[in-house]
Amino acid sequence: MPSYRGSVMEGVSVGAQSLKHVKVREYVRALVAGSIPGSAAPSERELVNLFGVARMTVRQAMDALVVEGLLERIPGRGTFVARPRRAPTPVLSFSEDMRRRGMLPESVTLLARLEQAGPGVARALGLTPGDAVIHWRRLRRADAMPMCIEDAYLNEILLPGFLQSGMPVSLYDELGDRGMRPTWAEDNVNADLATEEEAVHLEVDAGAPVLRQQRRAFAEEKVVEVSRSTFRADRFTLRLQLGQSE
Amino acid sequence: MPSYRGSVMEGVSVGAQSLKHVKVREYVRALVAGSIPGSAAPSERELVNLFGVARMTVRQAMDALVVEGLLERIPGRGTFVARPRRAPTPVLSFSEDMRRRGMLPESVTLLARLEQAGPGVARALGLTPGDAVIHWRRLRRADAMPMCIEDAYLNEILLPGFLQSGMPVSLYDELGDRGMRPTWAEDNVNADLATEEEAVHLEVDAGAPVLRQQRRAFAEEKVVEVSRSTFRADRFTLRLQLGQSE
DNA sequence: TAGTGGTCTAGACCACGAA
DNA sequence: TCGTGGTCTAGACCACTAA
Repeated sequence: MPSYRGSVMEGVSVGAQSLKHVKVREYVRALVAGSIPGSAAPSERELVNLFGVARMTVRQAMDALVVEGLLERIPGRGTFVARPRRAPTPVLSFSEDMRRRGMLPESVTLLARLEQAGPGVARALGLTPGDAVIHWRRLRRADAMPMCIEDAYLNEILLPGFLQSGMPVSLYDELGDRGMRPTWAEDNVNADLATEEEAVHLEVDAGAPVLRQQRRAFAEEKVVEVSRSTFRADRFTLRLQLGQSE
Repeated sequence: MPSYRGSVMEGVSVGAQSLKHVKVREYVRALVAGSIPGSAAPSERELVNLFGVARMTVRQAMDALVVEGLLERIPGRGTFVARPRRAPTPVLSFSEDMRRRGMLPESVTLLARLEQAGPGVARALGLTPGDAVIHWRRLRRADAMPMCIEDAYLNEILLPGFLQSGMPVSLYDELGDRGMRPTWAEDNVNADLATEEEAVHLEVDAGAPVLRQQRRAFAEEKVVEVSRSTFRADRFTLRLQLGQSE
């Protein structure tokens, strides 16, 4: 939470950051990194002696780690390494998702060009119909098998030189390099039957079941990607974790 | 965070809780409840004077509200009501989901009985095959139209007298009454074609696209519900918010 | 009984923002 | 310049846990 320097600074033997509570916090973080859940962290008074700071300062440091979910306090007993908290489904790209499933993602660009946004894409991207958008259509494979057809639409204004710079392997990596890695997304998911064209690319019969996923992906408050993905239902199941992180 | 009483207590004119920082916190919470985002909260020193407590105590109170996402501190300016944070998709029951969509949920029980858990259900519920489970199959309607067939499996041990007490309108409400409202779920979602039997209930042709959702719902660390739902794809689209809450 | 975390005091100086 | 939040001190008493 601290955003600028505090008051008295005198340099402490342990650690190397600027603020005292940050020093203590990072010292403890490093100390318990990799520890098994339930193992004891240093006591507050121990850290007071070690760092020569007030107990409130130590508590400020520990508070942050508790809020973070790294530590857990048990009154009368001590402070312990917490069991990692469950996290809701993160925003993953196809490549990241497949790698998490232990498969090798590949991608063939079917189309990559500048277009004028239609009304639907424009609304989703927060643009005006006719504005320039990047349309990128790819066939996605996993372990050499067709898995998905993905149409991504990107705001050209936010991504100058994107088409010229050669298409990246991972869209989300490229967006990350530009400081626009999506951290939030709104997905709509439903079921349908493969069209003739989809069937050809996905190597299934027309009318085979497919999972359709429409996404609006946000970085900060801006929509950076709108996409429609069509998955082979016989090869792909969406995995979701729902609920609060606490 | 506090789990028991603190030290000196002397009663303050404002508020009615036990701990000072809790008094301050709840006072501020009530004060800003319903305020528009961006409006100013009382300054820390203001609250110090109002409650006659140390500033650290006020900061402890405000810290909690900041972590909670209710307030936002801007150094040099003050403390303000924060814009509500985005929350990932919560765990909703069919009824709750439909009501959020502005539709009227209804439900017809097709089957409700005690069964011996098969291997799949047993594993998902954390039981041994052959253990007693409650199997509850319902046809779900929204605005009087067939929407979904749901098979729910419940751990009979956790829900004594469940079948005898008459089936509840909302499963999650009933679980909530027993202190076992699911707050976490793992869903698997894919697409398929309706079977003959499903087609009859859902009033579609056999082979129509359906969305299948398998759920493991948790209350605390215990699995309280395992379910398989089959939705008419022409009437139902899954809506998801992905990403971190911060 | 000793050690732990929970709460609280009454001050202090600092960096930043707005007037 | 004044008010804000950010940081920090050096103590204190309490309730609880475990030895």
